[in-house]
Amino acid sequence: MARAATTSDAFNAIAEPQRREILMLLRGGERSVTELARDLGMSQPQASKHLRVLREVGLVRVREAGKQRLYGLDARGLRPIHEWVGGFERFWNETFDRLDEYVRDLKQARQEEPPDDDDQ
Amino acid sequence: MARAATTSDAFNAIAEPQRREILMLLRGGERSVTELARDLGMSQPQASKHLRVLREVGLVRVREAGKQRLYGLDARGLRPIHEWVGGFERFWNETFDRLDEYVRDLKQARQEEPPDDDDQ
DNA sequence: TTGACGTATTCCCATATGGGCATATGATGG
DNA sequence: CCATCATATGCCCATATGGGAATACGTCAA
Repeated sequence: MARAATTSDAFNAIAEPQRREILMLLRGGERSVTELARDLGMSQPQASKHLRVLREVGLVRVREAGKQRLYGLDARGLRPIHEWVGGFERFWNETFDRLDEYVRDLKQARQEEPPDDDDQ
Repeated sequence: MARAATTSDAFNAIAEPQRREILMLLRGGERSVTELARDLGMSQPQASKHLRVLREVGLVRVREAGKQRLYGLDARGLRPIHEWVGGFERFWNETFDRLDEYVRDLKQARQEEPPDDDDQ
């Protein structure tokens, strides 16, 4: 199997930096495809493709406005991600402690080694 | 260009479900590769490969213990993700309102259409 | 209808994935 | 040194990516 499709879930969809930029931009309100492409410095087809992905995972919503299509943010799909990552909040600090331990162990191990000079 | 490497950042690394499972499991403490593989029902090589990715983005840490290698969580890399996604927190609810508006507009548009029966 | 504008889709390519499998590398105990 | 256990790598494959370019599709105005 290959890597999971970008459209398989929000996790995959937001793994792409440009798509994250799109979402950030859309916090300011709806934008047309051309506006997005221009503001983010990408080609119109690229914008459309990224928007398709975001649409398929439900992170954006389209609204027809004449010949334009206005894309708007639908952030609900980000909530599960926020919660999942939040499940590690307690470990952001604890990890520091463990790292300290780890480093201490390393230093100790070094000291117990013969005073060899092949230090790199 | 192809899709960005899974090792390019934490966003890409955690896009893979199995890697998320590994991280979750590691909240319970350090595990050896074999333990991880067994508990998550994946082959040892697969576990090693996933761990390599997580290691390269700094989400896990290795510690040698005899012939085993104990992998431990280093959740600090998840914090930026939490913050980025958290930047959308306000929109999880607001989006509902906008959706309401949207649906209202749709209904209104329907009513203004001639009573055509090609409903589909 | 035709033309112009705004979007979406298609085709091509280089790249790297995740998975299965075999095997290399590493460390340990006899 | 050798056999064994624990991990990491290498190779093969199918798949789909993101990007560029061209083009199809849709809508509006004249």
